[in-house]
Amino acid sequence: MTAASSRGALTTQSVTAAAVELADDVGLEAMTMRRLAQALEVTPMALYKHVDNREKLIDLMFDRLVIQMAPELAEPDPSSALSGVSDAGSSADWRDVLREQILAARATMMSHPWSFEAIQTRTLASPVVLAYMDRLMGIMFRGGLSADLVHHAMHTLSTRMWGFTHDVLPTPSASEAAAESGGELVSEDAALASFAASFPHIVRMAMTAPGAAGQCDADAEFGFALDILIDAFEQRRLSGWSSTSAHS
Amino acid sequence: MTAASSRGALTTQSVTAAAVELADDVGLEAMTMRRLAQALEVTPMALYKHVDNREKLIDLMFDRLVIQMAPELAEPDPSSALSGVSDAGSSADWRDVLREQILAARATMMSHPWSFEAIQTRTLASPVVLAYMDRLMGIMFRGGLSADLVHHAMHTLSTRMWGFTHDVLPTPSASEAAAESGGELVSEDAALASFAASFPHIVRMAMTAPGAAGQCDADAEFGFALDILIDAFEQRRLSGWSSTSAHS
DNA sequence: ACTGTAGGTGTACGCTGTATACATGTCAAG
DNA sequence: CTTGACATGTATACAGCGTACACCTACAGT
Repeated sequence: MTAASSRGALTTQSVTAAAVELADDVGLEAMTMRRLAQALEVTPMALYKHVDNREKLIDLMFDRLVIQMAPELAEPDPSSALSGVSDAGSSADWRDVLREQILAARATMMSHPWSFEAIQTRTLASPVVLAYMDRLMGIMFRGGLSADLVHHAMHTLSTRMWGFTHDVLPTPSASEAAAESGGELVSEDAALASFAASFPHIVRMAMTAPGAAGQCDADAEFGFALDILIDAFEQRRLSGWSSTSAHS
Repeated sequence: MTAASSRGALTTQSVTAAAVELADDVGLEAMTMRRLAQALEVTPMALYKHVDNREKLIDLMFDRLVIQMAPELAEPDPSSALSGVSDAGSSADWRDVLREQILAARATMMSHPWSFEAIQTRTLASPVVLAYMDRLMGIMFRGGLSADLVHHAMHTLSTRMWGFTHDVLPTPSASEAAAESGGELVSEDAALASFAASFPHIVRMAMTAPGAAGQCDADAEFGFALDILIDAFEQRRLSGWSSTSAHS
């Protein structure tokens, strides 16, 4: 009997879970492969049987957080919870749904402080993250926002609220995602179709919003957000706003 | 004649400058002490005569960027450019001044991509960063914003536009700053007074804004920003906004 | 019973930041 | 002019990192 077998078998899931726990305790930088192995009472190299490398592990850790924000994203089959969000009655204002969703995301990230650092260094959006963003866009589309506005809103929210700075649209990872969710070796067309099936709102936005298809103007996006904020400050200045008498 | 002397003497400045250049080329993570030493044609340990350690070097690198955003902050003597910003004629709308300033900051950061990663991992605000923030607050105070609103606005802007998540007010670093700018060993009162002299707007905000003296409610700050954005989206939805016909 | 494979171990390499001890060139005091 | 302190660069070394590679070993399927 090996040390590992006494503690139960390792899986990608269990390794990821242990990594999250360790990072919670000691921070992301101190979450080393060796320390993680030690926590699992296992040799460092054992981890690599379940995880490609440290960077990919951090990807998995973050995915885990995203799933915690929106558990229905765990489904590998996209057809189950098709256009997500327990938005059951359409009675709720889209703004409330969106706010609730983002505050929940924030709460999750706040309880895992390493996630802020992690998000900044991720370069590609994983399928899970794409699904999460698709869900956010779904909320806005159902609220009646144009693709153009959804596009800008996503940039504003993601760059600011999440720290995502990078592109959302079909990346290598997106094709991978499609390939995974689909069958084996599929044609590129089929991969794209699968992508569209999994992330309908992302595709809708990309197809409809001006400039979203090519690469979008990052400076314009930034200015969009900045003007919103500055205008809001001015408006509150004029109306004698005070935090103690905050409205709703 | 050593290899170093052929290339001119090392200084903290020259090391920092070389570090910035190297990070621009290869990224922050790949900017290792050894590579930096090699670029300077010097032994790795030579760097430590001019820089405490790698983390402090990154602090210096970032300070350098901040000074590039606002060159007058380079003055070690705060009395020279007292309440900063070439705001000469008070004719300009504070919003334009602020926007211009932030866009300049962004331009600087965009041309040094490592700065985004760097900013996230900094834990304390350096005197230079404090001075920069003080300047930003000065713009808002002169625009007529209340301390309360300045406080919220700074949180909104700094968390979102910069990524600052941490406290602004008297930190260990602040006391250091005061001690440096002052004389030798001074009393804590004197240090505080020096701080107030160097960063008048920060102190004004801290003394006046409700809750700013203690620790402020991070969740409330976040909600403040979030509501601004969501409300702005709704407003644009209702008015049929489109990015192609952007107003100013 | 045989064998392939999945999942562990052990060892080793190149890299990192940096502590410590040492050399040397410069400049001030005697 | 000598002397010695000091500032600055060097040399060596260590602990820790991610991970490639070779190996073992227990179980699954034929």
